[in-house]
Amino acid sequence: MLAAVTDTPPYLAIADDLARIIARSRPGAKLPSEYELAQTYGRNRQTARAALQELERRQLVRRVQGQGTFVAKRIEFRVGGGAPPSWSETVRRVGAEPRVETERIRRTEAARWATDELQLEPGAEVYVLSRRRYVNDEPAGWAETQIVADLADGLDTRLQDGASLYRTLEDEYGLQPMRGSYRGAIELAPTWVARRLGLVARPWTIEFRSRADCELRGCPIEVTRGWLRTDVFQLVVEMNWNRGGGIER
Amino acid sequence: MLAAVTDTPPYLAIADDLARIIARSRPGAKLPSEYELAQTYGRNRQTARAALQELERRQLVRRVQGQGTFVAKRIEFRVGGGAPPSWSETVRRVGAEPRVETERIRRTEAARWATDELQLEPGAEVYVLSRRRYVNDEPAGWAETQIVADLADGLDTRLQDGASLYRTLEDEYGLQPMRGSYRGAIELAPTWVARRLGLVARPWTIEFRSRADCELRGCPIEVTRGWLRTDVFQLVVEMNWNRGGGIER
DNA sequence: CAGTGGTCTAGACCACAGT
DNA sequence: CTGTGGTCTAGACCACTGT
Repeated sequence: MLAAVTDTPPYLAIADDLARIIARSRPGAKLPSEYELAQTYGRNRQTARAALQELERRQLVRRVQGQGTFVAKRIEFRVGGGAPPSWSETVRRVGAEPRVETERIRRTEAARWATDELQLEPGAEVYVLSRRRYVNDEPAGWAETQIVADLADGLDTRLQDGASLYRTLEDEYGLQPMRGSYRGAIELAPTWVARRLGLVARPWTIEFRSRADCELRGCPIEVTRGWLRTDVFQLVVEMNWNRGGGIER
Repeated sequence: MLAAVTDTPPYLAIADDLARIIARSRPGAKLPSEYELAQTYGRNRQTARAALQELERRQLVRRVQGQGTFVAKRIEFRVGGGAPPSWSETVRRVGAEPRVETERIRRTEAARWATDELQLEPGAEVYVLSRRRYVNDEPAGWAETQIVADLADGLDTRLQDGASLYRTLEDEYGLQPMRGSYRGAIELAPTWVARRLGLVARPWTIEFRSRADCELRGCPIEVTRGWLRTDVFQLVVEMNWNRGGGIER
């Protein structure tokens, strides 16, 4: 008798089929719906659905209720010996369109962890700036930045919506923030972050915390805590050590 | 009329229930089977199954066909300003038991990419060493190391199974390998790596490539390419920049 | 062998987005 | 309104693991 040519289950066969199609498609392209797939492959809708879910697991597609399934492509987010590149630059480098949207900005007393990180006296004030980040108008991340209020008085009125924070700090306050520290890890986003991104399920994210200091005196300017969706960004870490033991930049 | 107290679907409610139980459990503990869950919650097996799959997606559990569903706990794999710590140390630090198993070792002509990376003449020879890594006897990773043959003549007979490569290089050959470079990214493992790990579905992994050099002269000793399961290890990157622009170690 | 997870079907209802 | 993905049920068979 003839051995089965393939022992891969139907849903995986469909997924692999689609994966080949995706490889030849442009990001954003629409894939057939669950119903269509079920019909063309002569399978139950649940089987077609399993195939699309497998592709979502592989992060080859993003699925949106009421809209459909779309080809996705992750953007490399490099962290290395030098300072991490600006987020906008990272996005633009691959030909996508970054957008930053200010959720709100307010002046308030610094929280405990922020006073430590920013080397402030207890009770000192900060601007708390929360921003959503979009790639091609798709929600891609959320972050909250705390800025030393004394260094940037009136920031809440001077920061234009969508403007670069760093450019504003430089142009309006003469500050030149340089990266002071960075920590990133792959984490499931908290529920409240998922909500802010317009998602129901908690997405996997690059959770990061960074601090920027003055260029010259080295005093802390701001700390940021944020989440970037891992189905939009791929974390890449790269390092080189010199013979002497230092890091090549 | 009464508003629905909860709009979270049953499978998520079950998953969240179990997540709370998991938080109080020890890694390796066995969870109820799909059938049991379906019964205790008065739901269909597929609903119970969806709950367990959600937990698998969150990497709170690992599921093995024919055995059951077990509480998982990821181990932080730190990459930072200093050299990445040894894999075994990383595992032992959290009280788990690391094991390295040599799949095979052979002497052969170096491949093109290896000659570049190791600064060898074309046609020079290397030892190719492939090893499986286990955590508590669970397959957790696979890696292939290419070692300059001239520096470690007879390595294939002198390297004991399960022994530390670095210790052997030091004790038997007087070499003191130091990290030269490291690159890591979150990638879906290739099918053949999945097979070597005894998995059917391609797992998400930390894919890395590293190079180690001599301590003094700085000549390359070995390059390694490997994959570590992200449901076992969590990639964490940490950096600090000094005022002067260097990296704190 | 019994117990476990893996897959499939047929049919149903719901939530959400765009027209 | 239609089309999309999200969820649920009832029932079935298979593949793998350990006893």
